[in-house]
Amino acid sequence: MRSGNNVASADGSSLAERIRHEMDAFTPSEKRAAHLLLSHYPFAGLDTVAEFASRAGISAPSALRFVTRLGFSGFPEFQKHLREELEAQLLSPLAKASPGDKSHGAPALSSFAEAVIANLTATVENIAPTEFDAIVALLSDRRRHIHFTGGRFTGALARYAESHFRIVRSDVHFIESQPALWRDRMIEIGRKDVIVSYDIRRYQEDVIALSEAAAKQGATVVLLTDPWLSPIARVARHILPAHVTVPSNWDSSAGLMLLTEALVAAVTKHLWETAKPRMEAVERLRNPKS
Amino acid sequence: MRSGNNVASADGSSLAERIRHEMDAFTPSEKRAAHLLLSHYPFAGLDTVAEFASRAGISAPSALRFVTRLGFSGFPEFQKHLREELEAQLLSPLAKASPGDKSHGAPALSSFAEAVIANLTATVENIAPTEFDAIVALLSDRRRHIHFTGGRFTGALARYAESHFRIVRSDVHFIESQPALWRDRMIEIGRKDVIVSYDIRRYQEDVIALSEAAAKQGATVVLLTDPWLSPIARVARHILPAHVTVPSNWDSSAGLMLLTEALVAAVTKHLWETAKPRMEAVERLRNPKS
DNA sequence: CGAAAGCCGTATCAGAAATTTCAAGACAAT
DNA sequence: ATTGTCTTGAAATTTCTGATACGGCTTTCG
Repeated sequence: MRSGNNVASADGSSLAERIRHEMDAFTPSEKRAAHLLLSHYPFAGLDTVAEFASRAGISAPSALRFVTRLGFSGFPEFQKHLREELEAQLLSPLAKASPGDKSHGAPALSSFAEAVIANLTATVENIAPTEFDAIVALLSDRRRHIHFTGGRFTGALARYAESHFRIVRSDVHFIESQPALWRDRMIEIGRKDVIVSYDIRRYQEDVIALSEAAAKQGATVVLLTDPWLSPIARVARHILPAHVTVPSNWDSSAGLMLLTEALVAAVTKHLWETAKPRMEAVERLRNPKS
Repeated sequence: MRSGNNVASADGSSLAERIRHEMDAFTPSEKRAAHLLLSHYPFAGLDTVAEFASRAGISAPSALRFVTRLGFSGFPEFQKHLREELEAQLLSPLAKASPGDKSHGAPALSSFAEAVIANLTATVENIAPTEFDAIVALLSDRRRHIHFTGGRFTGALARYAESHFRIVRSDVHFIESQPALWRDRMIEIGRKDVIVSYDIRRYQEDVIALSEAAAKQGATVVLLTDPWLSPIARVARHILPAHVTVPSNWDSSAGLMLLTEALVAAVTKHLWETAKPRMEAVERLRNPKS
C-alpha cells in the first residue's frame, strides 16, 4: 500500500491532464486506451475492464497494463480515483455558483456562507416530499401531543421549534434529554404522542435512549439528523436528514433550522383556522394596551 | 413554467426523484438504503454492494432487495443506470443548478428554502467586514466575559451560541431575558463584559431592558437583529443585521444562525491554541473510555 | 538479413462480488 | 395466546471480474 505516490494530483487538475501530458510515452495500445478514456472522461473508465478494453479495441491485459502504468495498483483503485475526482468536480460548481460573487464581507464569512448555502440546497434536494408532508400532517394532528428534544447543541433547535409550535397549537412540550429529567414523564408518553428528536453526529446517548424509550411506548418518532443518520433512525417513523459539513471545527445546524422553520410554516398554514386566534391572543397578551 | 424545462431526462427522469416519491412504501431497511443513496447521490451507489450495505447499516441482501424493488435486474444494472444518469446530467449543465427550477421537494419546502437562501446571500453581502472582524476579536479576548441573551424565539439561538462558545473558551454565560432572572446578575456586569443580544422584530421589552442596563454599566453590547434594527441598536457597539422575511407567518432566523455559526468558526480558529485542548477535554469527558 | 527486445492477445486462474437460499425474528390480525 | 405474513441477515452458491502466464508477433537495431 504505497498509496503515497503521485496518483492523487495535488492541484485541482485531473488525471486527464496527466494522461495528455504523457501521451507520447504510451505504447500504441495504451494510446488507444488513453484516447477512449479522454473522449468520454471519466465515464469510459467506470465499467469493467473487459468493457473498457473492448471499446478501446484492445485486450483486457493491455487495459490493465495501461492503468498500472498510470501508477495505480489495480483496476479497482483506478476506478475509485475516477469516482472521487468526479464527485469533487461535481460538488464544487455548486459552491462556486454564486455569480456576482465579488462579495465583500469578511472572507471567512463569505466562504462559510457559501458552504452553508450549498448545504441547504443539498438538504432540500434530498428530502422526500412525502416524508415532509407526512410529518406536517403528523404535527398538525391536534389529537396528538408533540414533544421536542435534542442534544448539546441541537437542544437549542428543539427549543426553537417548541417555542413556535407552542403558539400554533396546544399540547406542545420540550423534554430535556437528561434521563433524570424525563424518566417520570415517560409514563405519559403513549401511542398518540409524537417525539421530534434532533440528533447529529457525536450522537448523544441520552437523546437516543429517550427516543427509544418513547418508541417502545408506542410513540411516533420523527428524527432530524445528518446524512449519516443517528441510531435513532432505527426507531424513527420519519427521517429528515440535513447536510452539516462546513469549513469549521464544528458542524452547521443551518439545514436543521431550515427544515424546522419550513415545518413551522407548513403546519401554521395547515392549522391556520385555529392558529390564527391563538397567535392573536398571544399578541394581545404581550401588548395588553394599544 | 412550461418552456425551457429540462431536456436531461427523457425517461422517467431522475431515479432520485422516483425514490423520493416511493419513500413511504419502503421497508425500514430500504429506507436506510434510500437515505444513504440520496444523501450522496449518486456516488454512494457506485461502490460494491457490500460497501453500500455497510455504510447504510444494513445487510447486502437488503441492499440487493432495494435495487430490485427499484426495478433493476441486479446491482450492476443499477450502477450502470447511475453512471448513465450522471453522464447525462454532466453533459447538460443547464439541467441542473437552474435557480428557479421546478425542483422536487415538497413545493412548500423548496420555495421556502429559496427564500431562506436569498436571505442568507443578502445578509452576507450587507455585513461590514470590519464589523464582523471586530466582533470576532472581541469574542476572542479571553479577559472578557461573554453573555448571550435573546427573546422568545431568538433565545434558542443565544443558547446555541453559548453552548458552542462555552467549549471554545471560558467565562461564557447565558442570561434569561426575564428581568427577575437577571436583575441580580447585573451587578457583576462591567466594563470588561460583552453582551451578545439577539432580537428581531416584535422586539422584546425585556431583552431591550437587559441590554440597556448592561450598556449603562459599561459593558460592550453586540446586537444580532433584523434589517430594521432593534432599539438595542442605540446602545450597541457592533451590529449584525440578518434578513428574516420568508413566505410564512413567521420570520426566519436562519440568517442569525449563519452569522452565529460563522462567529463560532472564526473565534474557534482564532483561539485554536487554547480551544483545541478544551475541545479534546470535552471529548474525553463524553467518552471516558475508548 | 538476423536477432534481440518489446508489445500484444489468448487462455487460464484465483478471488472477489453478486445473488440465492433459508431460518429466525418482528409484527399484525384473529 | 396463535397463526400467518413480512422483514431481515448469515451463510452457501454462483457468477463474473480482474489478474497473470505464456507464446506469437512486430519492430528495431546491429
